[in-house]
Amino acid sequence: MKIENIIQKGVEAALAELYDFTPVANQIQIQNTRKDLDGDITIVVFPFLRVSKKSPEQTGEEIGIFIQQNVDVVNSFNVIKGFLNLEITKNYWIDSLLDAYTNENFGISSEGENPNTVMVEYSSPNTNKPLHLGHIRNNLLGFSISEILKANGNKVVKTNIVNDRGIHICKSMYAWQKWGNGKTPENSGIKGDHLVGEFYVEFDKHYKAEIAELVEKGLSKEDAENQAPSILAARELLLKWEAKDDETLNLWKTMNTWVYDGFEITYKKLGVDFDKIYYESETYLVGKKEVLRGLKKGIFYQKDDNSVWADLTNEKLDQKILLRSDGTSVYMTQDIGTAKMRFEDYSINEMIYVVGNEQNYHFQVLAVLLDKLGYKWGKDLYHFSYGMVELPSGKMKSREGKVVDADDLVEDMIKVARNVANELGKLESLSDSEAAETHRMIALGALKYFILKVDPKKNMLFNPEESIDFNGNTGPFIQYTYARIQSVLRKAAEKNISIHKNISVETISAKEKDLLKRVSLYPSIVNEAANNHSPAVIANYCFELVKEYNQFYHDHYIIGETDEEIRNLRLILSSTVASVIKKGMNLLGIEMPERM
RNA sequence: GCCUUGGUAGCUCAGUUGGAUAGAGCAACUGCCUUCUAAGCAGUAGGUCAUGGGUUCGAAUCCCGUCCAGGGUACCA
Repeated sequence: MKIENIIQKGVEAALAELYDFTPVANQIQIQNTRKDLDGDITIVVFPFLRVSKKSPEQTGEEIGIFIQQNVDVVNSFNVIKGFLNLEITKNYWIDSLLDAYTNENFGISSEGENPNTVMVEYSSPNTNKPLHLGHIRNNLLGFSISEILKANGNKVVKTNIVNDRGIHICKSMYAWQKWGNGKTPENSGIKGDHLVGEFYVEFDKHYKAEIAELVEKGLSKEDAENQAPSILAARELLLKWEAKDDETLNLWKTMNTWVYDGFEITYKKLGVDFDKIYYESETYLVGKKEVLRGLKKGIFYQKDDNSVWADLTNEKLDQKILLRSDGTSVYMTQDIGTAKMRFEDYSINEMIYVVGNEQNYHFQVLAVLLDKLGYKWGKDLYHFSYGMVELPSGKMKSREGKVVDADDLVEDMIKVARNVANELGKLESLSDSEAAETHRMIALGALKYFILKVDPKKNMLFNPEESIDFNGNTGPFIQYTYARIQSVLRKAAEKNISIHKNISVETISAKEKDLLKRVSLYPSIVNEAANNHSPAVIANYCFELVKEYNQFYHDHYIIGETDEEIRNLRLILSSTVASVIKKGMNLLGIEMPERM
């Protein structure tokens, strides 16, 4: 049983016995004792003063005596101000270590008879440009939260909605037709998604110039934006596309294929994957049908220009457009269709959308719309709303080419990792391919950790010049510690030192105990990460664990220890720490090298 | 304007449902490699938790006001 639960029961018994008092939920506050004080577990006694009618010190003393006498695992106690600090027996901690050491699934809840099916949508790229740093955050969060939910016993379906149609791709298509000169990934040597992205930027350049020209001629900005030749041409392409015009469809297919080939490479590099991919081109008609059904039922209304709207003023939201006056569908239309299809395809208990916080409003509206359309799961959808990645110069803008490109970033990171490794003279014993593989792991470890250690809800700053480091609170620091432990375990094996599970030591040192305690926290951390939808919880835990291990490593001999029992304990401890690091970092999608 | 999120060390970030003296990393300075990986360990310095009130045994955390910043706000996604 977890130590918190044991103590909880003990305090309940104490309160009943001493003060004839039954506490309500959360009245018993159990926390870890501050490091600079004696004890392991601390109980806050302030909430009980009302029933004890005594001073904090006296109350703590009374409860402490009771618990010491009645709870086996409590060795001793002390009271400081209003805090009752309990010291837990050495044997309890050793048992908890053995549990972690022997249990391969330590920290993983087994799936129940009927595990919850959670669908996680993430990535969801538009097919008009390559992935950038913002997408990286999305992909890493989506992948990680999926892994975390799995570890908590859920059945997870990772999904991706590829926004492969719409005005954005028409812009790239038009630009390619007009200024492309038959350029292809093959004849230009440019990765497909990057090539299409170039035309998106090209479009915007011309579009902006046209607007400026029209404004010069005296048009209002709004009119100019709507009358520029480029945008008219792109809109015409969209209409042709929806009318299934052959030439348009062919170009669309060709350019999308270029993009998918490019995305696949990037996804692979990032180590993310999907169980089911939906394409907007296959879902938007379902959405359109739903909107028309809603219109018929009188849930939505039509304006004179034929556009279809939802009036959400009763829900304290706005009027929302669902179909444009020319009949084409918008972003919301396809999301309705996609949701419908997903719930038909899978028996989903929980739907999570990993989408940036700039779309908070969109998902509030989507939930209401689905609800209005009669889907009972509509208002239960969960928008995993994460913050933006900002550059020192501000927000990234694809159209202006002001982005940190995902592929470039990964390549740069690998280069830096290689340079650092060479400077330090590491990896010299490895073959070239092994070394390259390790550089890749370290580079991605640095990048992934950097992004995932931040609270997802918050905006974060990425400074290309100085953000990625390999020392301190970083992925490589954690990987380094893992590799270090592996090295120790290898050396132990070389010396034919075997590990046995009968730990018998007189005492354990303070550092050893700190480490043990940290290890035993892991399962509840995995739980917390799922409840808070936060990979950052795992990242921060791993950092704390590793920091403590390095202190332990610095202060204690392991193989060099002459007392065989102590040496055995330290080997078990080291091995367990390594395995917890690996498990935890795996939940973040970060691999651990054996040497570095 | 309205809605919404945030403001913690020079910089990047932690800080559990309100708890003890607010923590890390980077950058700066100082020590520690003839014994298991120095991508490490230890130390120094750095704070009016934006700001003013309130709630209470106790507030970075909860409530109200103000300032500043990000995001959203009806035919972009």
